[in-house]
Amino acid sequence: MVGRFVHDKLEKGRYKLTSQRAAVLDIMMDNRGRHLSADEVFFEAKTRLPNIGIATVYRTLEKMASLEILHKTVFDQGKYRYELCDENAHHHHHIICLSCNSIIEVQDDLLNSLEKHLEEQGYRIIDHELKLYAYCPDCLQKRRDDSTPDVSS
Amino acid sequence: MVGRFVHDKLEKGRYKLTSQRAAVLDIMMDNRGRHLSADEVFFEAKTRLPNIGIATVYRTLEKMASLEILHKTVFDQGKYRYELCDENAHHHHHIICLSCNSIIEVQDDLLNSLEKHLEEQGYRIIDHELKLYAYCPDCLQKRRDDSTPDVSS
DNA sequence: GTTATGCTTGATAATGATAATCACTTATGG
DNA sequence: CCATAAGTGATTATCATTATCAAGCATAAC
Repeated sequence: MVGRFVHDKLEKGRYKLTSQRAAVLDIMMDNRGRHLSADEVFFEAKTRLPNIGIATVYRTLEKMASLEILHKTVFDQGKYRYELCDENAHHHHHIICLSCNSIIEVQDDLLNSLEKHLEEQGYRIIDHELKLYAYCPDCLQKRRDDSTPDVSS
Repeated sequence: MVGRFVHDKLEKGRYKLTSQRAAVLDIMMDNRGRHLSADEVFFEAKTRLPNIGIATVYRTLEKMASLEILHKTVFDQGKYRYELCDENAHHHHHIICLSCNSIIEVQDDLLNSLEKHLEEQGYRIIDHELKLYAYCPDCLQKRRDDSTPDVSS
């Protein structure tokens, strides 16, 4: 079910909530917190609306991003990923695990001091995007397990 | 002139410093601090080596990036940009002006506290990339000038 | 109810950046 | 000098995204 705030944003832009757009939005809401690429959305949309076209998915994602319903980012080479905008938590960062490629969100916003510093130098900071490349706890644990001599053999 | 550290890195990888590779490296060094795309490098390289092919430019940039001589990033949609790695200042961030699209480097590394926080949670942070979207002082000044009523008319 | 207007759609072609292929050249080590 | 491998330029292939276009539906006007 598409939320009220999405409805409002669509209406303000005089856009219709068609079944295709609803399907895409449902998919994004069902995958809250994940970062989907256009073809991943398309694949999932096909199971709900078999006749949907890839162009519609691209158009819908683009439109939702311009309405600030979705957030558009690029994590890997030349490929956009979209996630549902979180109404309250504007500024969040991402940890990209170098081993399993999972993307974890960080809610901490510890950049205020840096931004304040730069504002004093004459910049007006509008937004920021921080990507941390790391190994996540799971992968570190797995690596430790692998390197442990196998007792059973 | 290609620096010594580049030479060393190439030799360690058993790679030859051909005239094409030297040209690309010279271009990157002449544009220290700027962020060039493959076609910008290609265009400039053509003026020095008219016969150089675009494929060689791509291959060279890719190779230099894997040797950590160049740093590969994506600022705008689906297009890589390369800059010379600064030997001392590993971690620097970028301010991308939303008005003039200029890219300014920030040397301050105020992310240590955030990283320490995350390390305590079990992550091993390898690298980070911070992009700040802002209006630079120049553009803010220009905007102020524009909005000032024109006295002469 | 019918017609006109315009947004939306699906299929497909076009684009643009990058990667892969291939035949040819050049360097290097025995 | 020859053998092997690395490097090159031209070209093609690939892949994500965008543009085009005819057709499908709404809603508003008549």
